[in-house]
Amino acid sequence: MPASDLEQIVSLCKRRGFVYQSAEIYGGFRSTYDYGPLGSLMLRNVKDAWVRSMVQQRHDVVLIDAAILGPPQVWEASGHLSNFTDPLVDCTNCKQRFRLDKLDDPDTCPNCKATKSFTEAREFNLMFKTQAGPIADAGADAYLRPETAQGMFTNFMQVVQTSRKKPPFGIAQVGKSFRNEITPQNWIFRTREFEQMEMEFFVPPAESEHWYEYWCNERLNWYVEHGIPTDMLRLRPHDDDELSHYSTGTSDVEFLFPWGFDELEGIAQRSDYDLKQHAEHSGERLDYFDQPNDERYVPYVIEPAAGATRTMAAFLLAAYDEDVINDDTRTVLRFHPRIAPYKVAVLPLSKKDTLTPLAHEVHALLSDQYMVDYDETQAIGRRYRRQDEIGTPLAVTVDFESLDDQAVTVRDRDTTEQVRVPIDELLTTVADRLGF
RNA sequence: GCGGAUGUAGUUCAAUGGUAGAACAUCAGCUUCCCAAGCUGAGAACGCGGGUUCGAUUCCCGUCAUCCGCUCCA
Repeated sequence: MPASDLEQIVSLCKRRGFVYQSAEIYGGFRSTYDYGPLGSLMLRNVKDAWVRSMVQQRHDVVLIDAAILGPPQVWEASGHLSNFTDPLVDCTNCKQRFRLDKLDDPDTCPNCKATKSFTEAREFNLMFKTQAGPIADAGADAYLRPETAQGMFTNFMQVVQTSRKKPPFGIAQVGKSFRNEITPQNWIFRTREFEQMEMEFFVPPAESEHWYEYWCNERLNWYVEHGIPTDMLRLRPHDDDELSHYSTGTSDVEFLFPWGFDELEGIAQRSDYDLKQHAEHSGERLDYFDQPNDERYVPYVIEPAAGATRTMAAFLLAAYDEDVINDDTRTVLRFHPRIAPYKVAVLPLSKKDTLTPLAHEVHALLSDQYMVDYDETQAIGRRYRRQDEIGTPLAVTVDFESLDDQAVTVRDRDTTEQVRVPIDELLTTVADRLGF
């Protein structure tokens, strides 16, 4: 399997309609990307696969969808207004930029050793601030959320009430977050607008360590189950000095990107930090009353927080493969069937009108269950290659014999093998081969 | 934001101070076409703005964007 580099994936994604630079007709807008016909399907599949594992297949996690816009109080309580602000200074001698709070000697440049060469410290807050309503006064300040997690904390009591869940239980959310990154980088890996898949798992404090280990394993396995080779993944515990302000212990699930191992997901121990902060700032009681033990406590939180967009990048990079067949290079995206934008392609052997009605019938049959592509242009071999390149696991070919024997050819992306299947067994065959 | 590099069809590249070629891709047509077949035809580009010049895609400036580093994190 050839190692795919980023440029190959970026151009394939643009060529086939996965990911485009945003506002490209105006020269582009930095750090924003639009997801095209295939990319939007794929991104949705990534998020659906996450919800399926984290919510649907469990009895102890519920899903919410909270507002992106929020008042300053939420972010004062969470610590993001103070902790997401970095004081930055520039050295006027060597032009390097530093975080003032990370310098041992605030008067000496660690790079060129010049003294007193720094500019005044400037505060960079990573949150996007805006105004809600027509009048820009202090009461109208609003922020775009820099993480989805606070929605789970601020809604904690409502969810406990309405879902009747008891710790250990989780609240999950998938949605966009915004951070004014100083340096967005690496295509869709670090962008200012991005999508997260986060889950806050509330547990009795004594069980915190157990659940932390449990979720580290669960989450690492999730990527393996969805087709990422184990040698491209690792779990890396944070050193104490790199922990976020809310965390007492974090491990990252890292993927081997072309530039090295980098984070897909962080599993953080947030302890009772967030609920206590919100209880204090809001004056509301945010705790759990354990009836059998007649005991009131603030749950500890284990948070698996994944990046949906960067996970999509990892799936693309891991799936990329090239085959040589008859001196020709075949580009194949070997996606897990659940992640692939299309599950099946329906390909009439010829564009002749005689095949069209039956091909449409087959398409209708399959598209009731699956996202299906339909392609009748150009030679059949070329169409197989097109489907390989966008990672469609199965192709169904309707030919002239099909009109007589009511059977079609099912062709497999990975092996290129073909089998003849009666149309009335097609749904079963497709389900078997896709594995769901 | 700072330093370095880059910017030509959808993609990957080429050429040129006198307004641009190719390959692949795309579209249409012919071919009962099962692994990028062939033939015919078509559409399609100098990131944007300004300057120098008789003339700029080419030189200069600015800007926007991308990549690498600093930094940051899902």
